[in-house]
Amino acid sequence: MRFEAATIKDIARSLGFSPSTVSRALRNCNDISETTKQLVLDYANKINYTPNPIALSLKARRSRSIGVIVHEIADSFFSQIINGIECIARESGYNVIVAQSLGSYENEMSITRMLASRSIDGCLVSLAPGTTDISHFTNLQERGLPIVFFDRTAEALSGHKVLIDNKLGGFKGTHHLLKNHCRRIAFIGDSPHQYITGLRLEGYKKALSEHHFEIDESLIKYCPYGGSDPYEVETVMHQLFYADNKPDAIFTSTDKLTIASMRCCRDMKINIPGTVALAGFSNMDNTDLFCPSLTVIRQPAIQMGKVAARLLIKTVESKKPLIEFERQMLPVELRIGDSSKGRVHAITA
Amino acid sequence: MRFEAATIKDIARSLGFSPSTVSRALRNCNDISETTKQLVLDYANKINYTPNPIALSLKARRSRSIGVIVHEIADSFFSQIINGIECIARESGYNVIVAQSLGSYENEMSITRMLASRSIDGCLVSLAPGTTDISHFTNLQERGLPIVFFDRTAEALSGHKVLIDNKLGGFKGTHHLLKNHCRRIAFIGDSPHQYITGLRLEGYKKALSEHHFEIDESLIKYCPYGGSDPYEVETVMHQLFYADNKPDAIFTSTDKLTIASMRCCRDMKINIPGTVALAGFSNMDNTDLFCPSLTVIRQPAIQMGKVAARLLIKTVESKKPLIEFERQMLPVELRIGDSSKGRVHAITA
DNA sequence: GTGAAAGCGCTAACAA
DNA sequence: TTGTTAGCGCTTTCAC
Repeated sequence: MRFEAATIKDIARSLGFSPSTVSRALRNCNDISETTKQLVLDYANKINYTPNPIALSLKARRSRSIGVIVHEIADSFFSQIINGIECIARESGYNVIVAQSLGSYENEMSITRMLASRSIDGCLVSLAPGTTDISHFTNLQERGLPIVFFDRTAEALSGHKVLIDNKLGGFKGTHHLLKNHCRRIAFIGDSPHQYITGLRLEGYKKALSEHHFEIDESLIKYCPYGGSDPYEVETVMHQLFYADNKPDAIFTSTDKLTIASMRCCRDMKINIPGTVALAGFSNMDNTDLFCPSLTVIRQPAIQMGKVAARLLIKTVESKKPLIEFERQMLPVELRIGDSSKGRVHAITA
Repeated sequence: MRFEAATIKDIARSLGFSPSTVSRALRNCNDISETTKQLVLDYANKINYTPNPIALSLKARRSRSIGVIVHEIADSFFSQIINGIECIARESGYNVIVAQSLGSYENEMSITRMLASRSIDGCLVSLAPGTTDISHFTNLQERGLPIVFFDRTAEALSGHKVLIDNKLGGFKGTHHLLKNHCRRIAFIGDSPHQYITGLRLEGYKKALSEHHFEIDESLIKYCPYGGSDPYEVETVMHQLFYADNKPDAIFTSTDKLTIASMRCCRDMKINIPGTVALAGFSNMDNTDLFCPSLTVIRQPAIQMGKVAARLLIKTVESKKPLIEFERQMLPVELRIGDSSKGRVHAITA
């Protein structure tokens, strides 16, 4: 199956002009006679001519497409991000090429190689959970490919970054639970090596300190696979709830963990919020319809995608090489549901 | 910011060969001496040479990328579809360009124009809700672009199609409600012009007939904007529940409508499933955590994406023009939750 | 105002 | 085995 389309040459031949004249007419140069121009335009229109973007790309040395690498496309947060990116990209005449690392560092490497061999003008990246070696990105950056990192970044990475205030997110959630009279709040994070997990934990600790609670390290748990492996959440929950000193609240640092913890509680017949209050990061829609409705820390994902895409396109289109890297910080939102009511009931009862 | 990379010419110059020799060495042709080959490969490796895919595309007249047009990326069903497409595409060495029509026919047109001007080898399409004129697609098909339609197709479209058995989906959901002793089941669909809505409605009617219930047209309602406009669902619900003869169950034909109906019931203080049972199409994850857990008809979205992508790539890579169009039908799944318990309680009580 | 020619990076037919 | 040449579709000097 081949897709043959008319070229400038075809038009030139049919009309008896040279290719360059046709090219000029099509691009509305002013050193061309009105009659020729009209002739060419009419004919081009008639045969439904569209320029070959590949040829344009080869000539212009840019493809007008940008890559997006995320952990998984079918994830509420990432799909919202892609949504935002696509809006801005299309507005600016760029195509968006999506790729998912699906949790594997190897995938991320091969995707990066595939995308970056110059078929994209720039790239938007959220690191795979397991990525610690970032040389495949720094290589590209050294070769001049603009990259904007969002959400899951690493401190060692240089480049534009778009983030929420992760520490504030951890703080807000924990603070909210404390205000609801929770006293033993467990923290469940994904990998302790994740940069943003560390920040969210810092926020958690800050909230505890401000309320003059001591930090109990036995309440801080990690799920290195981020909850993709259901057993790891289960294990953590067992550790927490078959201990002597059980938590009366859980704060989870990612979407997957929030949902998994909720499911675990249901399976273990732990009542939310009666026995344990729950709050955590999540960008799922409709968590207000959950049973109980969830208290979540929500990232402005579509907005993040838009900001990141604008930043990338600005960089791509800028003539001068960039020296300073921007770091955009977006607000986080606390959405209060019933899952975090915690000790309020116990106390008012 | 420009991204300069080494070319075959550069290597040729440095090593004192001709570009064609270098090209041959790099592509491991067998009519080249071992020594030259090694020399070239080593040097290419050293300078981190990667071929320019744009140039390759221009030469090969294909870009190794496929387009995907969906209504909205940040939607559970579509993001799962894209996930599946991406998996297969990457396996086969294709990039995936995503675009969202966001409900507008005009967007769909301009996206189609932008994508299709030969920068993609093929396209996967789910029609925008408002699309009735499909000439922008048939034009492309006539010009030879392979298109595979999935989910929201139109009868008038020719081309490969990947669908679930929509009628069976409508049947299964309705049948399930009937088995749970619901007797007045309302059907809420998106646009009556949508091909798949019609099919789902057929299934609904078939189930009613099989159970010897008459079809009450006053129980069949439509939301032309598919629930994007919250008021239209509200309006429909008011019509249904402020009537003399209220329904005791609702069957909804799309994800958005299912969720919106549930939310409406909550706002109108209509108890699910006590007062009204609810079942409907949805591909949201975690609807088992809803309050009550949802009974849903679920499409194998990731699988659909994979099947559609395989079909498209097969077509793209096939030499002969295609005459017969395949129509792949995938199974639907009924996931039973508490929302559809309906009259069971009333009767056993 | 228009045409000829070169070149973007690569491959392939043909020569040597 | 290697080099020369032409061409994919387009733009852009440089002549005329």
